[in-house]
Amino acid sequence: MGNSGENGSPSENRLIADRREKLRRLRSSGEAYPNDFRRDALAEALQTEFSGHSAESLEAESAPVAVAGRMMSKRVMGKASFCHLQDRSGRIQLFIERDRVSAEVYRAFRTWDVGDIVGAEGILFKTRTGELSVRVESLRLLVKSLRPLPEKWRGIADPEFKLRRRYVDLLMSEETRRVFEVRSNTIGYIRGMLDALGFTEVETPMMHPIPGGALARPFATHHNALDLPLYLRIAPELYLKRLLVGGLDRVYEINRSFRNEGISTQHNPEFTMLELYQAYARSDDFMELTQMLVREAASRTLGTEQVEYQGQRFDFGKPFDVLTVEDGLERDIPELAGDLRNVGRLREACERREVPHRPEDGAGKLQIRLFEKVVEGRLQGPVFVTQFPAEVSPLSRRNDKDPFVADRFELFVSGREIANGFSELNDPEEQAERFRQQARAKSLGDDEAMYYDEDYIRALEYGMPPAAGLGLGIDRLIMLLTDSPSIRDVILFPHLRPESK
RNA sequence: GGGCCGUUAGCUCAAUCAGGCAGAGCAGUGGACUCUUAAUCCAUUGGUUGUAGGUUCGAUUCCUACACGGCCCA
Repeated sequence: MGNSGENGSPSENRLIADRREKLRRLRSSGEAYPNDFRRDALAEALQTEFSGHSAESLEAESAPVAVAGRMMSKRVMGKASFCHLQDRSGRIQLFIERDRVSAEVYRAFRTWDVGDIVGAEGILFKTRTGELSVRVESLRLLVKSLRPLPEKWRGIADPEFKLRRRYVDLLMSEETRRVFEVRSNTIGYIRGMLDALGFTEVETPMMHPIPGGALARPFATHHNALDLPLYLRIAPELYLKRLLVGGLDRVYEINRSFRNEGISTQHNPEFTMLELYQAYARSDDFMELTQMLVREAASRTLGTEQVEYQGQRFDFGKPFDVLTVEDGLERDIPELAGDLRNVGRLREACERREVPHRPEDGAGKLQIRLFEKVVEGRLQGPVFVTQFPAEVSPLSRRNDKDPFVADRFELFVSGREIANGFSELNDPEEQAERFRQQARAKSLGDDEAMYYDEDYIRALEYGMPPAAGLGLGIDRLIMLLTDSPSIRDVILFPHLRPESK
């Protein structure tokens, strides 16, 4: 990527230098960055209201408008010119005649560049080709753009450029604007649905003295005045469940969480998740709730329950499939049939498939290692995977009939986990024991294992109502709904390595 | 962490295979043009070929290392 043209340096390229010279002249003749222009119309609203009007009726209406926006094209034809302004809603064409705006203004306009921000007042009319336009009476340069925009026809090809200069990507790419509009709308719909169901939206700490609620490595930070180590949260779960103890028995948080892991098309160090908790609900209630949320998100955002993702079609309208962890393993690793909880046989299966594992791993941990390696990627879905081993579910309630497993599910679509929910473990003594197991695993070198959280145990000791909880990956859901192959495409400013000089 | 691919003008791309004056379109600059829309026409500026080394009479091209990105694998 070109690095010339940094602020005022001698190596600054000529295009920028030319524009900087134009700015210098603007400064010498008055306010270069005025903020007294007021518009009274947006492009899209004008198109909607007036495009249907005939040229004659527009002449008769003689509707005055004030519009402002970034000049995205410019066509000078002697003593008359056209340009398009782009505002947040869309585009509108300006028609500028020298004899109408004055020779002085017209001469100035000819020096303005594509990318400049302009304000115009005039009368709506239709050109001979029938395009709704503004016959400009007065025209002002509001902001001088010093940097040229990318190629107007082919746009930005370099994916790195799009990510590092998202502001340019947004103003150049309708598709990029659409992705983030879908994102915003989807989150809005989810809020609306949960609010309608009586959930309370809350905010819990993002800096945790003890990071918890997930199996992941945290980012560390430090509070100076208190001389206290703090961690960016890996999940809000343990705080939200403290609120269940406090009697807020339907709560959710659309939260940013942080995990100190590698970066990939599926992972950004900070990501957005929905977590919600409901008292007197169980895992199976939450499978239904999850299905409803995902289905409605698709249908309200896209207008259909059929989601097209990377050339494949996913039907969110029909009831989602259900598959237990052990059924999935048995289907894809037939030699394990009948030995699914046999540590020796599971270890052999790991060895054969080069799945890394640790000597202290129990049957449940080994099952999940195999499941992640062999089964997950094949799950087209939407499918709920259920009955996760309790060993890898330290915050989940055990199944009443089969204590080896927890009442827990994950939703998979296109080989990826979208959501994770379970009946909550509210027995303080069992939770304390599970924390002790996690702490042992951590001392044996598992740096994703959980810490023992004494205050959380104390909260449970006051009594947490029986409950179910859900975490839903917002970024991954938006990827599905916008047909985006990378998580970076749905995060405005994804984490990138620092730009090299 | 490993493998493969990419990085050339502000942007989009050629030239690299087989080492020999680094090009085009858009944008810019000057000019013509009062209904264009990728406006058109004439003229024209613009380059530390990602960085640092090496081989060579000569390197965008071949070799090595590094940086950033992409894809695949772990």
